[in-house]
Amino acid sequence: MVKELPVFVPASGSVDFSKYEAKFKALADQKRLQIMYELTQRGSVCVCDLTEVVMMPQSKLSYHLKILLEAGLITRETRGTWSYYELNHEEVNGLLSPELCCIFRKVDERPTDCC
Amino acid sequence: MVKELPVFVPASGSVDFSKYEAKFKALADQKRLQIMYELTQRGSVCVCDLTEVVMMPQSKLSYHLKILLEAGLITRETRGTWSYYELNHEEVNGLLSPELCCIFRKVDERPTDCC
DNA sequence: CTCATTAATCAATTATTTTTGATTAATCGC
DNA sequence: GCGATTAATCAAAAATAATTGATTAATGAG
Repeated sequence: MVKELPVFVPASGSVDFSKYEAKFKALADQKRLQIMYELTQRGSVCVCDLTEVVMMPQSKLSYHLKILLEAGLITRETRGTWSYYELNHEEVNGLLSPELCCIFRKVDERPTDCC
Repeated sequence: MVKELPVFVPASGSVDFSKYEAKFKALADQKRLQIMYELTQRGSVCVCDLTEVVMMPQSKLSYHLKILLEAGLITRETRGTWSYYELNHEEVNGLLSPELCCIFRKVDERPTDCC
């Protein structure tokens, strides 16, 4: 068997994948996906309520929220001593397929042909 | 300041995020994103040619190709002693936003309103 | 001011992933 | 068969990421 001619073209290197790496790293964790899901379904949720929902100690939850926040997938609003987090829908929609975005959409607001 | 009423609703737990975790883990690496990009632009490429393109030792490249393959993001076809890899466009399209899929589309085949 | 509550951060440990160089198995031409 | 080539796999080391429990800073109520 003969190998087809190599035709070496150097790597393009034109696209900067580092920003996507950070976003996919943030998505690459079941717990963080669940946090995003719960934020989607509940809207704005504060940390102390979220600990009960996802059953995580506070420091662990804060760690994962920070990763999602720095990736731009969620937003934070501080009210008094509470921090309320929300899903960043624009960012999620710009990253994930419509079918997947559908998971991160309130169950009662999904189109009928969805999921 | 008074906290708004908690309204505890237990976690839904209905969606299985483990399969997405594996796929996002595979995407969560600059080198693997670059490999995917090069496969997109070049079509079917064998490992020995790809080592030159992405400038990686063979065993390292095989490691990353395996992760992408097991996540279903690429496919393999063995011809003789060579392994040829290709992007799995259906899988990528089902996972990523149209804008992002655009990156993983041959430059000369992208729609004009794209990227 | 004092005390309680919230949530971020820190340092140390544990776990997971990646890299490296070597080995192995398979295929092919001679 | 023999030697060369390709690519997968392996085990050890290195690098990253996640978990844990404690501490800190900030807010607000009494």
